[in-house]
Amino acid sequence: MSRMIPLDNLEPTERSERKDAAANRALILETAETLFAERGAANVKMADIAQAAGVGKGTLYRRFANKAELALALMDTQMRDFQEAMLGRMRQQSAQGMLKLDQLDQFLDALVYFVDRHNPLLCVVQAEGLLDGVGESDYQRPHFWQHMTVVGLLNEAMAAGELPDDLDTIYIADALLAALHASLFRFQREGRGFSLERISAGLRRLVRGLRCGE
Amino acid sequence: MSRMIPLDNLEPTERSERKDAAANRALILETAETLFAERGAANVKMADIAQAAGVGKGTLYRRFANKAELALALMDTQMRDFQEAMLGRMRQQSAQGMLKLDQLDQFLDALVYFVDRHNPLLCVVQAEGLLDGVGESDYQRPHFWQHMTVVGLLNEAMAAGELPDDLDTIYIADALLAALHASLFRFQREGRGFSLERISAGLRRLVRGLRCGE
DNA sequence: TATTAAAGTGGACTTAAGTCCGCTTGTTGT
DNA sequence: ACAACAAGCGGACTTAAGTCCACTTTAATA
Repeated sequence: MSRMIPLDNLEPTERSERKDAAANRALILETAETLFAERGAANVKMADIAQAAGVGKGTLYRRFANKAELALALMDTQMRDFQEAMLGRMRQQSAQGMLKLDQLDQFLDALVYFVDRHNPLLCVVQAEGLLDGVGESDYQRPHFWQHMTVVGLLNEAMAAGELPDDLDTIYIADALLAALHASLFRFQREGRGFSLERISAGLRRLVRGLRCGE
Repeated sequence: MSRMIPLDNLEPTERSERKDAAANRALILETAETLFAERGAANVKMADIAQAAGVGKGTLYRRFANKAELALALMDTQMRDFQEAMLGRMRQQSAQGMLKLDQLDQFLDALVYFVDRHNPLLCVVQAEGLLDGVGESDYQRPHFWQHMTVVGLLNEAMAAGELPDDLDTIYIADALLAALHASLFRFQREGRGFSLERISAGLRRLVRGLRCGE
């Protein structure tokens, strides 16, 4: 019997990962997680991970093009969880009639705590792609849905009359999220001694300034 | 005759650079500038620079610990010029009684154009120190006087009653400058297609929101 | 089950950053 | 002028990222 190909999808229909490969991926992730936890992500070499996992470097790099991608994969579950939790909460808040700007406040506050908890891995993730071509820099993937979310809330707030209607929401979302980049965040926490509350309040103060009737 | 040592400064009194060393420093800078201009800073290897300058790698690294430091040295003059021009202008504006917030507006606008003009080198400069210890990351040197300036203007605006007196000016300066980091800036320009005017306006809109009587 | 092509694998190899150290040269004090 | 020593120098060496490719394994099909 010939292999089934959906009639409405004659595209490559890429086969899913072979199961030995999937096993190795999982093994690599576990190993990396352990090593990162033991020595700190910055002190772990790709070769260490390969050796500890008992695989060759070729295998490691076939799955993860670099440490940033590996770190991102390690955070994947937690990012999804956070994302889902936020979307769920926002849906509920909207149903209860909470103002969009208040939702944005809470979103940003939650994000501050998220960035704090995952700061070491986020630093690794964001260390990539600062010199390369533009399209694939770190401003694409990890921040993408956050950006979407902030823009969405700002636009809704604008539509609801909570904000003046001439705001450049895309730019503002960029600026707000830039203030939460892992390396700056770390500097603020460790170098400047800022508390999470201070960062959250400072960021939300910027949003508050955008409101109508100022 | 014994070497003069100021009586009020018995510290090491480090000798100034030897003149052959100074000549090499200049040679390296010229060479690097040429190569950067020819191929783009990202495509120039440290070894290339050493070879083109006709010096060993040891010599190169003795002067500049890495490409970021070298790039920073290349920008040094222009940064000083910009800084002096800004300080001069601000002094004049203050003498004329211009509001501090308007001065801040103009400063940020000028900074947008500065970051645009020097974006390639700034990307190299900022590519360093994102994983290392906190104290010496790029949030220290290149941004330091900019941060000082913004904090100063904000504080003066606050003292003059142009801003409410409960603002976290240090945090706000961090956030505003974060929005001008070279890699984000480049993404906004090339990836998002933002104009300089749009970036400047967006940034200044955030400042405007902080004003009194909103 | 046998065939076979694509996917997966390991580790040698390449590239580039950055360090080290024995030799050279400029500077200072006599 | 010259001795002595610190600063400067070059390039071999080390470290780590990332690529390549000949060989092996899986799984779809006949």
